[in-house]
Amino acid sequence: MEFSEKQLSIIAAAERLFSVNGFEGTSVRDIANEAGVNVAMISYYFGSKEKLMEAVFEEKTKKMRLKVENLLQDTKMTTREKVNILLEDYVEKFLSNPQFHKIMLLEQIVDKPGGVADLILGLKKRNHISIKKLILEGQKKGEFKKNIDVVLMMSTLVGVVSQMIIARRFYREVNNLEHLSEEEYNNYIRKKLTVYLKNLFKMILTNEA
Amino acid sequence: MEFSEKQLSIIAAAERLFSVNGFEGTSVRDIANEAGVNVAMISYYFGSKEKLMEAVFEEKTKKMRLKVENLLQDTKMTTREKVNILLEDYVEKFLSNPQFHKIMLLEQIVDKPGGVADLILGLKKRNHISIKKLILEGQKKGEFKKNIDVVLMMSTLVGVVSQMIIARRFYREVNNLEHLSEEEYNNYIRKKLTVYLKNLFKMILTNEA
DNA sequence: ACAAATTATTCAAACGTTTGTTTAATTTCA
DNA sequence: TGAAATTAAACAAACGTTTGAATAATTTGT
Repeated sequence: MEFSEKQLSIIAAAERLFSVNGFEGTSVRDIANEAGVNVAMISYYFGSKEKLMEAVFEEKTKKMRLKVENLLQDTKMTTREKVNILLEDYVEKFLSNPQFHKIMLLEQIVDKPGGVADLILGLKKRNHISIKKLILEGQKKGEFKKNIDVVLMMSTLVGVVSQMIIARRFYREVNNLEHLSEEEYNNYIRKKLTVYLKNLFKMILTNEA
Repeated sequence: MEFSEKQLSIIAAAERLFSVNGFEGTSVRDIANEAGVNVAMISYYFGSKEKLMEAVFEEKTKKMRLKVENLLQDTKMTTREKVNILLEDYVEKFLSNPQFHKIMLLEQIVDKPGGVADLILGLKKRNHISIKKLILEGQKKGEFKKNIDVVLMMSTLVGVVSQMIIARRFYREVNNLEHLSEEEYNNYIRKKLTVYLKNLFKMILTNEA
């Protein structure tokens, strides 16, 4: 689906508001107001509020579809290097789109059948297959240990990053980081998370510290 | 706050519906219907839908307040044993109240000031202080390594468990576990998570596999 | 190239529902 | 009998969506 500039501005406004107030907590009038268009335009362009939500998902995910698949093709890197790049990609993707990631979490929690949760499930399944291949590659080359629960491992990755996004306020208050600007804090947490995760995954995958 | 039986049945109904449909996605009429009472009873007993939400939180958290504090007092266990018990407590608490935990997540994501998110933040801060003490105890006894980011560590714990609750459908489909009953699956995942987390935390805290 | 016809966009207003809450009347029970 | 509990009904406000008219942009026929 190709979207016009006006449609994209509606999608952007919706993304912003959905992530702050949730889907049900955001009215189409709020969205229209935020985007600076008439309320009717939402029905006109997208058909319904629900369909708009799906358009938001569509627009935000279409760029990052083939990242993992491409990683698999590379023959020059060791599998551990690939995993590290994967970790950096995940952290970057999540932290640079915290609002969108919040929507994804909300949709998964509510998990309304036929809604966005189904689309997310499909995305996850496709990613899972690729990552499983990646881990298998590492095991065959003797880089990784046996008996790795890929879902549990990926849940750890996604879970930690999600928590750091959700508990942003908590982390800042506990570590006395309130003096940092949003931008400075983002960089701080990005670095911190990447280092932590690389080390954690090294242990998970190889049993070595 | 002490609640009568009728009040508790309203709270239970609200907990169920909030976790399935979210706060905004649940109407007071839905709640009244689920609890088998008149709509007006909600205003009558709790004042407002918002206050009812706080009552849900109050009721569900009041029992598990002092768990961590008690662990700290014990002198017979090693700190690693204490950590393992803490892990079991968390897994048990979260997995046996998945609905409630979902509400907590929803509220933290939306993070409306003055709402339940503030109560959760307070709970987290109190827990954090205790757990920090626990880790420090382990470090002083030489059981744990230095330089442990407690928030990052706890985010890992909470994050993994949350993901396993949120992505329940995903995990079952990927691992072909659809033939298990809800109860069987719960036990399966409980065991799996506990083993995984104990091992993970051993590595995080001691650098050993 | 230009007027005519067609299509796409935008808008204010109104649609019928549903929302959370309140009211006033009635029932319950000690 | 009197306070507490419960009810149906009503409330204004907000909800997502539709309407029909007005304007802008594009396509068509000559």
